[in-house]
Amino acid sequence: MTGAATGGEVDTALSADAARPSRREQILRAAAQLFAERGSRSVGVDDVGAAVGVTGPAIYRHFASKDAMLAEMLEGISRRLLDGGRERVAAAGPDPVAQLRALIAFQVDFALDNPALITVQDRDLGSLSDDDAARVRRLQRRYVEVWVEVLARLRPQEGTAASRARAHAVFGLVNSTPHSAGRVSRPQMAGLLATMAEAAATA
Amino acid sequence: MTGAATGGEVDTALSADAARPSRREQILRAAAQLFAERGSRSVGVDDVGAAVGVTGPAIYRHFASKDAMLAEMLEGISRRLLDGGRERVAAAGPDPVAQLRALIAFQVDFALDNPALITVQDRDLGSLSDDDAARVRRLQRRYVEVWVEVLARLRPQEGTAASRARAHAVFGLVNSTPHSAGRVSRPQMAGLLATMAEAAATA
DNA sequence: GCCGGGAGTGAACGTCGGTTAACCTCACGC
DNA sequence: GCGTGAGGTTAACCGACGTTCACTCCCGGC
Repeated sequence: MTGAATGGEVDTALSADAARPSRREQILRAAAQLFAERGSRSVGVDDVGAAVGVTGPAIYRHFASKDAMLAEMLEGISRRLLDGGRERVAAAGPDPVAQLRALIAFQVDFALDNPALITVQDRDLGSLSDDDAARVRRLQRRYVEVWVEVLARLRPQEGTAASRARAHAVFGLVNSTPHSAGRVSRPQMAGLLATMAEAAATA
Repeated sequence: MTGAATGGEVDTALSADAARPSRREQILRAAAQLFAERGSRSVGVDDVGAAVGVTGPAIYRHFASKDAMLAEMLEGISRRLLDGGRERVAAAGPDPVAQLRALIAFQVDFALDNPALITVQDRDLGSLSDDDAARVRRLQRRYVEVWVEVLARLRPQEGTAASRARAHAVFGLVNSTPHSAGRVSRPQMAGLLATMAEAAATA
């Protein structure tokens, strides 16, 4: 009983290997969804288990603790952003305008594909242990630096502190997707966000 | 002992009557600060009490419950935004460009003055009871509508759904202040955010 | 000078949730 | 066939935290 075989699937595809996800990945995705909806502190281990069709303690076969689960999730997000950002910049050639457009397109796609991850990313960082949080923040900082370098080359007279603030503002703009969910078609939303982000970044 | 008289004061002035705040207001401000730093679920009643120099249960002389405290905080934020937004639009005259600039200036000031409130506002809404959350969301929606009306008048060919998404994106941009704290002077930050917001809103 | 109530304290209670322990059961490799 | 280990289950433990309670202290009005 408690039909473990036909677990309720999570609708939003998170990212990488979407085919035949391991239990670990199933749990991470379900947890991300729940954490985004209610906050990690308000989601019990039993809730996460139930979302993948097992009981709460079964989680501990796959993760050392609930915090370790959250840590792995946040570190994964940050790493994907950092790697993806670097990759897109490298592929865009030397023109900083092209690089900016590539970064914006990347961030917009990520935000539209993974609203749950976006939400968890900046809401639950504070629930991590000090060194887990430090590790995640280090990755985030490096991703921001990718943006800052491009932005600084685009407006050389502006200080890097201002460029950093500019980068954060663009993130805030693009990452607003969880707040305005649904009402606009995905391609239209992508276009709108990209247009606004580029205007803001170069204003 | 436990010198209750010389309580540690909260540095960030929140808003209204800043002179001789009542215990209630002291508690609300300290709680906002703590909630912003660690999330309302991770902050104990004892923490809030300690921040104003009393023990945990003393809170219940001023609030019915921890949830009631959070509800009053969030409702206050939403109301201040709604009232302030309407006021600024009315004072700006009939020109939609002037109205937009007034709204942006208002939101930028609020965000720079109250980063803690900005953070709590969208992180801890989910911790409210269903009808408290509904009440807050109703106020938020009305504030968004103020923006949507101005934006829609500015770009009549765009649908209201897109204008709503645009408004949320501008909020995200301006409300990024908690993430890029400090490194830039307040006036420079205000100018930067206003410029970016206007560019994004009219792009 | 009393006294009533607002404000605070420390102790106690109950619940909730993360974690652990003990036990079960298949699917295999030998 | 049989041990073994991965992956589950249920029950129990335990600490944290919101809330209540009985009591104290102090201050303003009569």
